[in-house]
Amino acid sequence: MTRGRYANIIIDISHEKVDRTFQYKIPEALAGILEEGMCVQVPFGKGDHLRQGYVVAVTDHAEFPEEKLKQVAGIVTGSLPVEADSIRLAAWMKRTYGSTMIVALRTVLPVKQSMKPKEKKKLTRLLNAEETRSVLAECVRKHQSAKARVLEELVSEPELPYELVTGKLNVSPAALRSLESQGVIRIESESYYRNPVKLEAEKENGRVLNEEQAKVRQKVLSDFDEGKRKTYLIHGITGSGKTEVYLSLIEGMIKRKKQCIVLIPEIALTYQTLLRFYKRFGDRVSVMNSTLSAGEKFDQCERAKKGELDVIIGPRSALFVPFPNLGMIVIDEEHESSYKSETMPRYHARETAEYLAGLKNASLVLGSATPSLEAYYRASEGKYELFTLNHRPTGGSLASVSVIDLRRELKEGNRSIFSRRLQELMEERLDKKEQTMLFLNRRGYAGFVSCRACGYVMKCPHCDVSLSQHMGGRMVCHYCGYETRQPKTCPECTSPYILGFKAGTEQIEQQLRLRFPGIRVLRMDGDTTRKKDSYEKILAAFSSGEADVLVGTQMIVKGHDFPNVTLVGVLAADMSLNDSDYRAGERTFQLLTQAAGRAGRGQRPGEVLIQTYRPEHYSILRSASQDYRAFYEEEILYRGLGGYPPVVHMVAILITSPHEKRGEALAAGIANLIREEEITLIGPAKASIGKINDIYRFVLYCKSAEYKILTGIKDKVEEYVNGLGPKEESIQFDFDPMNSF
DNA sequence: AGCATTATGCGC
DNA sequence: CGCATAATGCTT
Repeated sequence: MTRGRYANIIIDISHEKVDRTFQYKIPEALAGILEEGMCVQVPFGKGDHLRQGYVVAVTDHAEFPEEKLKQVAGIVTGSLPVEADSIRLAAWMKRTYGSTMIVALRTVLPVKQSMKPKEKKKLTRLLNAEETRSVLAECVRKHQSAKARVLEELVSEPELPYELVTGKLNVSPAALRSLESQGVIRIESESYYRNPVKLEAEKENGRVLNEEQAKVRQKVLSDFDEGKRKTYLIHGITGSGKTEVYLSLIEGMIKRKKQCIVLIPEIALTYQTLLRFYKRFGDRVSVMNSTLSAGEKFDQCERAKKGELDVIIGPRSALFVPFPNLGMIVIDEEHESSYKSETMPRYHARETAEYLAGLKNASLVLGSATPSLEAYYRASEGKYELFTLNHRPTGGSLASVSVIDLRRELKEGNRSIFSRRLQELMEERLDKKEQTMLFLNRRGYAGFVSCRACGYVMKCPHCDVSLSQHMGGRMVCHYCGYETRQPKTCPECTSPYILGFKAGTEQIEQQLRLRFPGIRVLRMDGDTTRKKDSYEKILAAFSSGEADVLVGTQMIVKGHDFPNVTLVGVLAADMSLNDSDYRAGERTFQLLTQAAGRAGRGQRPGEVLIQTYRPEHYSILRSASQDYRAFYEEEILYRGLGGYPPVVHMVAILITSPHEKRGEALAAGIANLIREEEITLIGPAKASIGKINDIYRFVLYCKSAEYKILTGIKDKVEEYVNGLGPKEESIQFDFDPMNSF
């Protein structure tokens, strides 16, 4: 067998310039042993210095003049097991989600940026501002100008970086030493890690767990001690204290000298959440966050490797923090779609965590008030162990939910976006000085602009979507950012009746002001939260009672407790049911359940009003009755009948091309190839958004009960496309997609 | 990254 | 013109 005579190797992941593969010959001694993902030593550059690299692929095709190829020097066995695991994980991701090994490695390995363990010298003032000023006066009198310059700065700043003083202020080290011996300043040289969180919180002990909570803790930890590693699903209603359970489990893990990864949806990673972990575990906790710089992220990984951390909290990428002794992974709000990556290895954090837990011999704990169909399905198959938390430890009853039929409302002459009942209830809250949240079930702000005379809709010239109307007569494309002014007349028929069909949060705000003069409204949507921090600012303002009503999209329903909110109105609950993909029902149920969970978190009971055109739909009925189990039974039946995940698996193949015809042709070619297999194929068809940024998009779907068959299809398609040589067309796979193309 | 080759700057 | 350093390029 002469298979695999060459190895494609990536030389470390250090600098972009060498961040590509190089090919080496595999020596006889290593033939058949060398595998993808292995860490090897290779001669590199002039002088053939031995460097470390990772095998990205083993092939039989020389991509370079054979005689110029060097040989692999050897396999690195002594590499840290942490790194070996990361590489194995990358290889698994490549296999299961279809990406290149390089891209997979890059997502898994922490970017090596600024290797230096940041040593920083600084200068601290030991006297107060008054005393400093008097020493300054003395120095001026003695004509000690160098000292005076430093002291002048120190009057306003108690601390100065050393380089600033010696550099910009041009003060000699001798002068500083003199100040130090006078007891005016202290020179500190500390090597420190850039810790992104600066919290000073008093340590707090755990609350006593109720019976339900204690049962979870007891079972997970005793399984662990018996050497059993499983996946647990905690289905707990809002307010049932899931976080408290996580905290006590983490505590148990720390006692066993194990580390934990806690995944949280990015949007829920707030100050409040962090504080809770800090109060419990102090500075052995850290965060991963998309706002951290590459250097900060790297530092977190270094701390983790050295065992300076016990817990890391973060979004899905926190999964890749290299703990040497990982004991448990927690995924909170497990159903959140943000756990599925939207970019190249399109991995799902839940599945990836399952694999990682296997590698590291760790337990996996999932939690949600509205578990994903996938997780609950696996629990009902016995693959996950299910726990149910039905009680609120802090008391407080669930809100009462009622459904309003908007069709009847219209028939009876109410054309407003607020039903009469909702108006009544809001009036009541205004009188009682209680707060209301209005939730518009709609993605973003999508007020399209169209001509009332001929029906022409203003579209983005680069994307296959309509433009959205914004303030000041601007129209914006939400996909590519294209912006233009709204025309005065219709470009098609020159009619002046070209108007915006506003139905977004802005419109609701206007209607509110009209209906309730003097009402204080806060609005939260993609528009108002574009700037960073504004999300938290709006929530804080609402929390401190600066408004009577908070109007918003998806983002307002996630996890925040406002004790003074006693009414939640869902303005058009079925909006998300119209999304023509198989997850629409699930998404609607989750959103409504979460929205309902926002009401009555304080002493007073809450009320929830769901306005809908489809009051008979099971997603709406079941969320109104707050019956997850019933919803699940109905939904899973439908998934089974329709042949959708989690009952079967599915892969979406997206073909993109700057040329419509060529993209179409490639899609057709791939379809023919797939037809050779006995598998359900849907498409090829134009993607639901047929063009983004002048790139055409075509899509194919394959279904199979066996995930393996789908990865087989992926490999076959990849091989076919690679065989066509380099092309402008590109292809992406999305397994069990969360949002359809 | 590390080393080599080439481009650039300003002394005369 | 010559030597200095700076910018750029290549490594399989």
